[in-house]
Amino acid sequence: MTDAPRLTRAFFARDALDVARDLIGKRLRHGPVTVEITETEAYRVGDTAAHSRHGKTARNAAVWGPPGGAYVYVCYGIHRMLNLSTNEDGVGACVLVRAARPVAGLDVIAARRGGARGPALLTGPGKVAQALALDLAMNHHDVTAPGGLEALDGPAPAGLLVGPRVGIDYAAPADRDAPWRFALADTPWVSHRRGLTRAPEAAP
DNA sequence: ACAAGGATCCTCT
DNA sequence: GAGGATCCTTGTT
Repeated sequence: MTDAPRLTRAFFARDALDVARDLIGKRLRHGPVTVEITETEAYRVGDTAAHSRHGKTARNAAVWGPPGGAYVYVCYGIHRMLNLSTNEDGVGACVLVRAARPVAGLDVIAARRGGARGPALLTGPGKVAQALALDLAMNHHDVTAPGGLEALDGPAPAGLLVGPRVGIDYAAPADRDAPWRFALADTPWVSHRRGLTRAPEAAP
Protein backbone atom coordinates (compact mmCIF):
# COMPACT_ATOMS: atom_id res chain seq x y z
CA MET A 1 0.00 0.00 0.00
CA THR A 2 1.29 3.38 -0.94
CA ASP A 3 1.91 6.13 1.55
CA ALA A 4 -1.07 8.34 2.14
CA PRO A 5 -0.46 11.97 1.15
CA ARG A 6 0.21 14.51 3.90
CA LEU A 7 -2.52 16.94 4.77
CA THR A 8 -1.89 20.39 3.32
CA ARG A 9 -1.50 23.68 5.07
CA ALA A 10 -4.77 24.73 3.42
CA PHE A 11 -6.51 21.90 5.28
CA PHE A 12 -5.56 23.50 8.58
CA ALA A 13 -6.10 27.09 7.39
CA ARG A 14 -9.81 26.98 8.24
CA ASP A 15 -11.98 27.50 11.29
CA ALA A 16 -10.96 25.15 14.10
CA LEU A 17 -14.48 23.72 14.12
CA ASP A 18 -14.22 22.58 10.50
CA VAL A 19 -10.71 21.23 10.99
CA ALA A 20 -11.71 19.32 14.13
CA ARG A 21 -14.58 17.63 12.29
CA ASP A 22 -12.51 16.81 9.21
CA LEU A 23 -9.58 15.43 11.21
CA ILE A 24 -11.65 12.42 12.26
CA GLY A 25 -10.32 9.49 10.24
CA LYS A 26 -7.08 11.28 9.34
CA ARG A 27 -3.76 9.88 10.53
CA LEU A 28 -0.71 10.89 12.50
CA ARG A 29 2.64 9.26 11.90
CA HIS A 30 5.76 9.62 14.00
CA GLY A 31 8.54 7.18 13.24
CA PRO A 32 7.27 3.60 13.57
CA VAL A 33 3.90 4.64 14.98
CA THR A 34 0.85 5.54 12.91
CA VAL A 35 -2.57 6.21 14.43
CA GLU A 36 -5.98 7.16 13.08
CA ILE A 37 -7.61 10.12 14.82
CA THR A 38 -10.93 9.16 16.42
CA GLU A 39 -11.72 12.13 18.67
CA THR A 40 -10.99 15.87 18.55
CA GLU A 41 -12.03 19.14 20.15
CA ALA A 42 -12.04 22.62 18.60
CA TYR A 43 -10.72 25.61 20.56
CA ARG A 44 -11.80 28.70 18.71
CA VAL A 45 -11.21 32.44 18.61
CA GLY A 46 -12.87 34.17 21.58
CA ASP A 47 -13.43 30.80 23.25
CA THR A 48 -13.33 31.09 27.06
CA ALA A 49 -12.28 27.43 27.29
CA ALA A 50 -9.21 27.92 25.09
CA HIS A 51 -5.65 28.43 26.22
CA SER A 52 -5.61 31.47 23.98
CA ARG A 53 -8.19 33.19 26.21
CA HIS A 54 -5.61 35.13 28.25
CA GLY A 55 -3.53 36.14 25.25
CA LYS A 56 -0.30 35.01 23.72
CA THR A 57 2.62 33.94 25.91
CA ALA A 58 5.78 31.96 25.29
CA ARG A 59 3.96 28.78 26.26
CA ASN A 60 0.98 28.97 23.95
CA ALA A 61 2.51 30.96 21.09
CA ALA A 62 2.18 27.99 18.74
CA VAL A 63 -1.60 28.36 18.85
CA TRP A 64 -1.16 31.62 16.94
CA GLY A 65 1.43 30.09 14.63
CA PRO A 66 1.02 28.90 11.04
CA PRO A 67 -1.80 26.39 10.46
CA GLY A 68 -0.59 22.84 10.82
CA GLY A 69 1.88 23.74 13.55
CA ALA A 70 1.98 21.54 16.65
CA TYR A 71 1.13 22.99 20.05
CA VAL A 72 2.19 20.64 22.86
CA TYR A 73 1.76 21.52 26.49
CA VAL A 74 2.03 19.76 29.82
CA CYS A 75 -1.10 19.23 31.89
CA TYR A 76 -1.08 18.34 35.58
CA GLY A 77 2.69 18.25 35.36
CA ILE A 78 2.48 14.78 33.88
CA HIS A 79 0.50 14.56 30.68
CA ARG A 80 1.51 16.05 27.34
CA MET A 81 -1.24 17.01 24.94
CA LEU A 82 -1.14 17.48 21.20
CA ASN A 83 -2.94 20.34 19.49
CA LEU A 84 -2.70 21.47 15.86
CA SER A 85 -2.90 25.15 15.03
CA THR A 86 -5.73 26.19 12.72
CA ASN A 87 -7.09 29.27 10.97
CA GLU A 88 -4.66 31.78 9.47
CA ASP A 89 -1.20 32.51 10.79
CA GLY A 90 -1.59 34.96 13.67
CA VAL A 91 -5.01 33.66 14.79
CA GLY A 92 -5.23 31.95 18.19
CA ALA A 93 -7.21 28.77 17.47
CA CYS A 94 -6.37 25.07 17.44
CA VAL A 95 -7.68 21.50 17.61
CA LEU A 96 -6.91 19.10 20.47
CA VAL A 97 -6.41 15.45 19.52
CA ARG A 98 -8.21 13.49 22.23
CA ALA A 99 -8.17 9.88 21.05
CA ALA A 100 -6.91 7.64 18.26
CA ARG A 101 -6.79 4.05 17.00
CA PRO A 102 -3.55 2.17 16.26
CA VAL A 103 -2.72 1.65 12.59
CA ALA A 104 0.97 0.69 12.75
CA GLY A 105 3.58 0.18 15.43
CA LEU A 106 1.24 -1.45 17.94
CA ASP A 107 4.13 -3.04 19.81
CA VAL A 108 5.85 0.31 20.24
CA ILE A 109 2.61 1.95 21.36
CA ALA A 110 1.93 -0.76 23.93
CA ALA A 111 5.47 -0.52 25.28
CA ARG A 112 5.25 3.25 25.67
CA ARG A 113 1.87 2.88 27.34
CA GLY A 114 3.18 0.50 29.96
CA GLY A 115 1.85 -2.64 28.32
CA ALA A 116 -1.77 -1.53 28.30
CA ARG A 117 -4.02 -3.21 25.78
CA GLY A 118 -7.24 -2.39 23.98
CA PRO A 119 -8.82 1.07 23.86
CA ALA A 120 -6.98 2.05 27.05
CA LEU A 121 -3.96 2.50 24.80
CA LEU A 122 -5.13 5.63 23.03
CA THR A 123 -8.42 6.92 24.46
CA GLY A 124 -7.37 10.19 26.05
CA PRO A 125 -5.22 13.15 24.99
CA GLY A 126 -2.38 12.31 27.38
CA LYS A 127 -2.28 8.76 26.07
CA VAL A 128 -2.11 9.83 22.44
CA ALA A 129 0.89 12.07 23.07
CA GLN A 130 2.59 9.35 25.08
CA ALA A 131 2.07 6.76 22.34
CA LEU A 132 3.47 9.16 19.75
CA ALA A 133 6.41 10.04 22.02
CA LEU A 134 5.71 13.77 21.85
CA ASP A 135 7.24 16.37 24.13
CA LEU A 136 7.60 20.13 24.34
CA ALA A 137 10.36 20.08 21.74
CA MET A 138 7.61 19.30 19.23
CA ASN A 139 6.16 22.80 19.66
CA HIS A 140 5.89 24.72 16.39
CA HIS A 141 6.69 21.59 14.39
CA ASP A 142 4.95 21.66 11.00
CA VAL A 143 2.93 18.45 10.56
CA THR A 144 2.30 19.25 6.88
CA ALA A 145 6.03 18.99 6.11
CA PRO A 146 7.98 15.74 5.62
CA GLY A 147 9.89 14.40 8.61
CA GLY A 148 9.10 13.99 12.29
CA LEU A 149 5.41 14.08 13.17
CA GLU A 150 3.29 14.09 10.03
CA ALA A 151 -0.47 14.41 9.45
CA LEU A 152 -1.68 12.09 6.70
CA ASP A 153 -4.89 11.60 4.78
CA GLY A 154 -7.06 8.68 5.83
CA PRO A 155 -10.31 6.87 5.04
CA ALA A 156 -13.50 8.89 5.20
CA PRO A 157 -15.34 8.19 8.47
CA ALA A 158 -18.59 6.23 8.24
CA GLY A 159 -20.34 8.32 10.88
CA LEU A 160 -19.62 11.12 13.31
CA LEU A 161 -20.62 11.90 16.88
CA VAL A 162 -20.72 15.42 18.30
CA GLY A 163 -21.03 16.74 21.83
CA PRO A 164 -19.67 19.18 24.40
CA ARG A 165 -15.98 19.24 25.25
CA VAL A 166 -14.44 17.58 28.28
CA GLY A 167 -12.81 19.14 31.33
CA ILE A 168 -13.64 22.79 30.74
CA ASP A 169 -16.05 23.60 33.57
CA TYR A 170 -14.23 26.88 34.10
CA ALA A 171 -15.47 28.22 30.75
CA ALA A 172 -18.49 30.47 30.16
CA PRO A 173 -21.68 28.38 29.94
CA ALA A 174 -22.14 29.00 26.22
CA ASP A 175 -18.63 27.73 25.49
CA ARG A 176 -18.81 24.93 28.03
CA ASP A 177 -21.94 23.53 26.40
CA ALA A 178 -20.99 24.17 22.78
CA PRO A 179 -20.92 20.95 20.69
CA TRP A 180 -17.34 21.38 19.58
CA ARG A 181 -16.16 17.86 20.23
CA PHE A 182 -16.14 15.26 17.45
CA ALA A 183 -15.69 11.51 17.50
CA LEU A 184 -15.82 8.56 15.15
CA ALA A 185 -19.10 6.64 15.49
CA ASP A 186 -19.28 2.90 16.14
CA THR A 187 -15.80 2.50 17.60
CA PRO A 188 -14.49 1.78 21.10
CA TRP A 189 -11.58 4.19 20.52
CA VAL A 190 -13.31 7.18 22.11
CA SER A 191 -12.44 8.60 25.52
CA HIS A 192 -15.85 9.62 26.92
CA ARG A 193 -19.02 8.58 25.20
CA ARG A 194 -21.12 10.71 27.47
CA GLY A 195 -22.85 13.63 25.82
CA LEU A 196 -22.10 12.48 22.29
CA THR A 197 -24.87 12.16 19.74
CA ARG A 198 -24.79 11.15 16.12
CA ALA A 199 -24.23 14.05 13.75
CA PRO A 200 -26.50 14.41 10.74
CA GLU A 201 -24.81 13.39 7.50
CA ALA A 202 -23.20 16.33 5.76
CA ALA A 203 -24.76 17.31 2.47
CA PRO A 204 -22.63 16.25 -0.54
C1' DA B 1 13.66 31.75 42.81
C1' DC B 2 8.76 30.41 43.93
C1' DA B 3 3.92 29.65 44.25
C1' DA B 4 0.09 28.01 41.74
C1' DG B 5 -2.39 26.12 38.18
C1' DG B 6 -4.19 22.66 35.75
C1' DA B 7 -8.13 20.91 27.97
C1' DT B 8 -5.96 14.09 32.86
C1' DC B 9 -5.59 9.29 34.49
C1' DC B 10 -6.57 5.55 37.29
C1' DT B 11 -8.63 3.10 41.01
C1' DC B 12 -12.23 2.25 43.64
C1' DT B 13 -17.36 1.99 45.30
C1' DG C 1 -19.53 7.86 38.22
C1' DA C 2 -16.81 10.09 41.33
C1' DG C 3 -12.72 11.52 43.72
C1' DG C 4 -8.05 12.14 44.55
C1' DA C 5 -3.01 11.69 42.98
C1' DT C 6 0.65 13.93 41.04
C1' DC C 7 4.64 17.14 39.61
C1' DC C 8 6.26 20.03 35.78
C1' DT C 9 6.00 24.54 33.42
C1' DT C 10 4.95 29.09 33.53
C1' DG C 11 4.52 33.88 34.91
C1' DT C 12 5.48 36.79 38.24
C1' DT C 13 8.14 38.53 42.67
